[in-house]
Formats: sequence, structure tokens, C-alpha cells
Amino acid sequence: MKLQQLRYLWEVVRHDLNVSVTAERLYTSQPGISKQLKLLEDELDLQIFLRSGKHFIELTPVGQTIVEAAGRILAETENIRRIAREYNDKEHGNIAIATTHTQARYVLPPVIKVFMKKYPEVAFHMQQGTPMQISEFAANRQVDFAIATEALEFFEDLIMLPCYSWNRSIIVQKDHPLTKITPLTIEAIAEYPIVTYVFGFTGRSQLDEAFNRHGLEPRIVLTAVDADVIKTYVKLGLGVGIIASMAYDATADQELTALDASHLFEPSVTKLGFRKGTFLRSYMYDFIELFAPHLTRQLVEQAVKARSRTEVDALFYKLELPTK
Amino acid sequence: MKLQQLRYLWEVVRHDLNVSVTAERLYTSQPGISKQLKLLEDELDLQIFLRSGKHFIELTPVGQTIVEAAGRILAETENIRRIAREYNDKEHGNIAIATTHTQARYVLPPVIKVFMKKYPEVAFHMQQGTPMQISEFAANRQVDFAIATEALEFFEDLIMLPCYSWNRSIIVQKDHPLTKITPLTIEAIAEYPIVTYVFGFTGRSQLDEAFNRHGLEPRIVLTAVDADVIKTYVKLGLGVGIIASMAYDATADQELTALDASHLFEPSVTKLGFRKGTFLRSYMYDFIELFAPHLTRQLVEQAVKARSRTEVDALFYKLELPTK
DNA sequence: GTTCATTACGGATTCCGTAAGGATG
DNA sequence: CATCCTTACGGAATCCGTAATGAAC
Repeated sequence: MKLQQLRYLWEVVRHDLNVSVTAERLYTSQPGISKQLKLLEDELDLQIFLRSGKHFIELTPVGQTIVEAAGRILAETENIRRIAREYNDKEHGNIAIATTHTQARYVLPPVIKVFMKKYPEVAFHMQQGTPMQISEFAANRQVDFAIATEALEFFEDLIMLPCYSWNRSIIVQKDHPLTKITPLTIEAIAEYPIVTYVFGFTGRSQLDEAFNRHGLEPRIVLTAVDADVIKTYVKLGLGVGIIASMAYDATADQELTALDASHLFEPSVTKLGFRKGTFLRSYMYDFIELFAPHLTRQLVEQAVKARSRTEVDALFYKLELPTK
Repeated sequence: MKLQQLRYLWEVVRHDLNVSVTAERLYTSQPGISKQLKLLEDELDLQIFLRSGKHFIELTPVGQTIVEAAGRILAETENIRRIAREYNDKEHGNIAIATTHTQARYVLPPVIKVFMKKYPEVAFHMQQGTPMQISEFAANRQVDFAIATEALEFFEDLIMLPCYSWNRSIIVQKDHPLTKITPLTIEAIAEYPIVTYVFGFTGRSQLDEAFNRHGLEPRIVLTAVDADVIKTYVKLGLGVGIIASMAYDATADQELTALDASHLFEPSVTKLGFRKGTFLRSYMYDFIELFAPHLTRQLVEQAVKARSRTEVDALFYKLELPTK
């Protein structure tokens, strides 16, 4: 058994069991990978792949188990390399996060700006996706951190740190009748067509709950994955928008008025998730603290060491979250 | 980074940083190991070992961290090999346990007899030690299971399964005055010199507690690690013995009388511990079930998957333990 | 002077590329 | 017939042994 073989195995699985594509991506030859996989199968004396002739169709059940173990091994080798790089050069490295549009566009920019100034030698990689996709990225170790409000809890292997809680604002045109109603009620909002997030995005579930609780069925006329699109349609007069408060930008959105709705909907909590058992570079701790100042290195270290989700949750039990 | 290098690293650490000895044990050459370790250090660009001239003195702090990660990697490769062997031949393999004299001599023999009959192709390895030593063996993966009443809880990485609870018996010569006292009291026992287990062995702590609770200071005249020695001295008239009830053998110990003391001391629980994250062969599940019939494969599988000790404990919360 | 790791070196093995082969859809 | 894995083969790199070297205790 060689690390190389386990790596090839992992990568081939990641590339839908296509050896040729994998070889290309790894800048090596296809027969090389093929050979090593065969050697691994020979050594273990079992088939990892189900073949139809010379095509790989799927993993055998025992193969699946082995792939999982291989994943843990590769993650741990990556940890060793990180430990070494951390020891030799604390300022140099990479950080990869996956997040949603809301975070990427409205919350992260100032954080990343400060981070990049502090660590000019660290390359920052950001990718966007649905909450489900970004959770998967973190669970599969394709990124270091996932930042989102939803979906992280579905992945057992992710450690979740609460970062901040946020409320919603109602976005309307400047002269809209709702601006005259104080205090604003959920019933009043429900009178108008609504433009908001797609289900599964940016706290959409809490929003639906609030209407349901009041026995209201809102007329949602348009949904989008990001606030920019929502605001555009509100400007066109299609309806009233409900977005995360931090997505309203007083200077850029002068045609619109934001009405605070924190008394109408339960606040949502944005979380940062990473795969358990990961070694974190010190600039990663710093990034977390820049993003959520209450998540000190010491606290995060405790979370990393924790052996269960309840143990992690206990760390944050008494903590007052900042609100955005 | 090669698996071979990580293995050499792990083994050299295990052999007190002596490369020559390690090479001998692994049936390979000393320069071979030396070279690979150097290559690993070169690749990671750091020193794992602190050297005094050409002697290895100790691990550097960063080296220590790397050794721990290497241990996890090696354990996982062992898991892969086990998965493969399990798949190919369920009947063939090894099982290594570490346990105390009490278990090895009085509890395990019938279990092992049945096990070996059922799995003639599985080699059974047993080693004895202090509770602390055997817990360490399991924590370091030198054995599959540790079986003991004490010390297992000190090792965070061990999963502990409660196997059975047991009580103590007072062992006296046939005509001893204590045989006339019914019911037997702890005060009556404290009148006589006592021969029992060394501290840290076979539920010794519970025993001390019981005397303390009654404000008694027992006159312990002799301690030993095993019941055979204790019984020998009781036979010589040196005092009354307090031993685990299962260590009294009515046929072999005809000169002695055992007086039940289950009402005087809190029962102790013997536990089986194994390193978390270990893949268990099916004959291992069977061994556990033979030893403790309530530990069914299904239950143990849940314990293996559990992510924290509390989660494991929850599995056994309602369970009635057998008493020996 | 013994113990112990490093360096030097040569033979065997393994790895990995290119090229050809054969099965699938 | 395009895709895709397997087999064949040769050169390069690596591994691992023996022997020699040199530092520490």
C-alpha cells in the first residue's frame, strides 16, 4: 500500500471513476494510475471497482469503505504538510473558503481586505455556491471553510462555529405605502407581492415559518439567490423585497428604503464550518477572528479538539453573538 | 512523504528513538531507516528529532505533532488491511488483548476456550500488565482490546464498554471467627489485619472508599496484584483477604471460606476498551459478545460510530449489567 | 572502546512514461 | 468509431543492503 495509490484512488473517485480525466488533472499518465490501482487491488486481494469490460462502473461496497479510509489518510498527510509549512513560514500559504452570494458580496469584503493586508503572502481562494454545495466542499476538504446560514448542519463531519446573527429588512420603493405604517406588521407586508430568496438560501426557512405562524400565505412572486437581483426587481416595482439587513446599502440603494423587520422574523445565525480533524494554520485562526471577533484562537482550538457536536455547542452556550 | 517513512518514524519513537534497535526489530537495515527519516525531514524542511551529534535525544515539539498524525495514518492503513482481510476471509486473523491477572486467570479462560473453538484460525494473543499499562497498550494500538476495571477512563481515545459488574468476597480460613458473624459488617472486618489488592488494581479504590465512609482505617498488612498471592497469605493465617468474588474457586480453595460482601462494598464494573476509529473484524465482535453477551454486534457498532464518550455512555444508560 | 547515526555505493526493485491492444456504448 | 482501461516495454528514479566513517558517551 502506497500513499500514491490511495491518492489515485481518491482522485479517481472524485472524478467520477474516470481514470483518463483524473490522469489529465494530475498531470500524469493514464496507464500509471491504472497500474497503481490494479496493484492496490492485488495487494488487498479484492476489487475496489466494478468493471464492465474495461470501464469503471461503480465502487464495490468494500471499495467504498476503503475509499473513506483513504480519505482520512490523505487528510492527515495534508495536515502533516500544513504543520510543517506552519512551522517554517507562518505568513505563507493558501486559504480556501466557499460561501454564498450574500456573504461574498456584503459581509466578507471588509474582512478579506484586512486579512489580505495582514497576510500579503497568503493566497485567498473563494468560491460561491448553494449552501448545500459549499457545505459539501468543506466536508470533502476541497475548501478550508464554509460560511453560510443554512445546510451546514447536514454534514456530520463539519464543526460549526456561530459567527453572527442577523435580521431582515423590508425593501421598498421610496414612496411605498408600507413606509407609513408604524409599527410595521407582518400582516401589512403580506398584502403585497413579495420578492425574496429562493428556498434553501440565506435564512429563507425562518422567513416562511414566520408567515406560517401567523396563518398567512404570502404571495411570493419572484425568488432569487441573491439580494442584488431581488433589489433590482423591487426597483422595477414588482413587489416588496425581504432581504438580509446587511444586504441593504444606503448609498448604492438610494432609490429604495429599508424598513427594519427584526421584530417580525426570528434572527438567523451565520455559521462557519470546517471539517473536523483539520489542522488550522495560524492565519486561518486569524481569519476566523477577523470575521467573528468572539471566535478567539483559544475558543476555536477548543472546538477543534472537541469530539462531538454537542461539545462544540456547549462552548458557545453562553456566548452573546454580534448582530448585523 | 511515504507510508514507509511514517512507519519508520512511528517505530523509532516507539523504540525510544533508537534507530539500530528499531532496524533489528523490523528486520531491516539501520542505514535504510536513517536515510528515510532524513528524507522525510528534508521534504518537510524541519527537524523531527533533536540530535546530540549523531544520537537522537528527543522529539522536537513540531516532531511530536507529526508523530501523532503519523500514528493516525498508520492506524488507518491497518484498518484498510483489516477491511480487506475481513472481506476475503472472515475466519482468519489475529486478536490481541491486554488484561489484568484477575481477568486472565479467573474470567477469561472459559470465554477464550469457546472463542478458540469457534475460530480455530484466529491466533489469540494475550498480555498481562497493570491497568495503566494495558490501557496504554490499547491507546497505542499495540493490542485490540484492553480489559480491566481501572484506569481505562484516563485515556481519552479509548471507547469503553461496560462488561459486567462484580462484588467482593471476604476470604478467611475455615474456622475463622468472621464466619460466625451474620450479617457481616464492615466494622467486624476492620478488626482483623487485611490482605488485598495493591492500589490501582481490581477495584481497590472502591474498597478504600467503603472503609473511609465508615470512618474506619483498615489495617492492611499485605497487598498483592493478584488473588492467588492474596489467598496464599490468607492460608498462612496472615489476615483476612478481600478479593473479587470471581477469584474464589470453591474446589481449588477448599481450605478457605468465602463470605459474600456485596452489601458492604459498592460493586465494581469491568470494562473493555479499544481505540476509537478502529475497524473491528467480525470475530472481534464475536469475542466481545462471548465475553459480555449484552454487547451485541449491533450495540458495539453503534459505540464504534459514536463521536464522544457521553454518546457511548448513553448507549448503556438503561442496560442491566450481568453480575459476577 | 562501544554505541550509534551518517555517508558512500552498487544491485534490485519500483515507478512512470510512451505505444499498442481490446472492450464498451 | 470515439472513449476508456489494460498490457507491454524501456529508461529513470528509488529503495535497500553492505561497508566505511565519525561523533557521543
